[in-house]
Amino acid sequence: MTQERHGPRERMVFSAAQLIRRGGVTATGMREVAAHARAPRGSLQHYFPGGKEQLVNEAVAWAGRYAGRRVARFLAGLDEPTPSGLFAAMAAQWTEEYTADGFAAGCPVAAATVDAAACADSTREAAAAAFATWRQPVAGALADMGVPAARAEPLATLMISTLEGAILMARAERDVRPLTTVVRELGPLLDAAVRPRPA
Amino acid sequence: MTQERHGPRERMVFSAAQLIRRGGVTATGMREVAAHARAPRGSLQHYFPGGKEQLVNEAVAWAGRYAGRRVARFLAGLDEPTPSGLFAAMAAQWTEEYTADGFAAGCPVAAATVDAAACADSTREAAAAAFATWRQPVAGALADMGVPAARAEPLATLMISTLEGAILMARAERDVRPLTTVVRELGPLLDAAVRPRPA
DNA sequence: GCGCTACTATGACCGCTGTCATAGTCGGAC
DNA sequence: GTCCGACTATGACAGCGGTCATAGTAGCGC
Repeated sequence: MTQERHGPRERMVFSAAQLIRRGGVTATGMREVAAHARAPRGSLQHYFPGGKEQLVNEAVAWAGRYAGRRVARFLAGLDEPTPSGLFAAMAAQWTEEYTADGFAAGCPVAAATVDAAACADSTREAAAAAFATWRQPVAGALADMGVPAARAEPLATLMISTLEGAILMARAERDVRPLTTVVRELGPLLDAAVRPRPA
Repeated sequence: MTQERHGPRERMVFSAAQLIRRGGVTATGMREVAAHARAPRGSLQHYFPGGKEQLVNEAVAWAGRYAGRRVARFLAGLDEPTPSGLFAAMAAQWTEEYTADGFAAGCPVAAATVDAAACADSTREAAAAAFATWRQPVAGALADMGVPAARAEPLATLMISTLEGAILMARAERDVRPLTTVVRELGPLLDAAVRPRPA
């Protein structure tokens, strides 16, 4: 996970996202981030003169880009792309992580949003942007699968909302069942939105 | 909201939930809770000898009971109860709060879950219990509406997951659209689960 | 060598946190 | 009155938070 090829700056952003994922924004300290990234503490103020706010915002933005990029990879892994298949793949990433590594971490964007009051407003904007960065490729993929343009965005919102909530419940209950449940229950609705394509 | 009729102990639990809702667990201080509840600081260690952990756990449990109790009230407010109507009512509570008071606060249970690493394991258990306390009446209501028993629980999980995620996105984007969107998109699926009742 | 820039290394500061210890104030019981 | 429990009031403590200031080092052009 921690690719040492990356420079210290990128490692710190990555580590920040990693730690925010676990305990939220307020609970993650700057010194902790530096230690986790095996980066010198002095580099913090050098690379992030904007302080914690800047670091957190970049971590959230990174998470949004990461989630967006994953969508393309999920699509590539599907034999024949369907909305339910995409949703299942998105959820599967979490079930796999949870069964393998435990339920320690959640979505960094969600964590940043929850800590909203404790953060600057710019962090909230970063979270909103991250959600948009994530939703856009999902909506695009749905459209490519034959979902009417008018419903692609709303369904993408539905998918991400449901996934985020299921992640939350799964963490609380230490059980992947919420994730598998929503995949099973929501799948038919998603596939039903596909208009018959020209065979 | 803050009913002065309640004793200082209850007020502190209530205030704790209120503040956790806004900024998360770590960002909420004990002194802050006492001040918000207009309760003497010395009462903290008197009523909550278990410290912050106890206070937070009780706040989370209170939130779970509150959400569960609301379900019955939502049902009472519906002319003819349908799954989509219940879901819409649950979401409406949030859209109303957000349009009236702004997007400052979220779900306290979600906040406690996100801060999991920063909290004791007992808090995670409290969050899991709160979700169960919430889900149970929802599933019961669905069953009463004619949803097959086998699907009542899964659909309740789906409803709560989706709602929690939509709350999250709405806060990040400072827009109730995610909430209205998921209500519109998920409604048909929920109502379709109702088996034809004897007319 | 000098000079410059990029980066690293510490140490100190102040504020806030949760918690503990101690003392004080009620209100009844008797 | 005395005694006692419930509750309140402060003050102090140790720890950690982010941030600033200052000094140091490495590399490179020249």
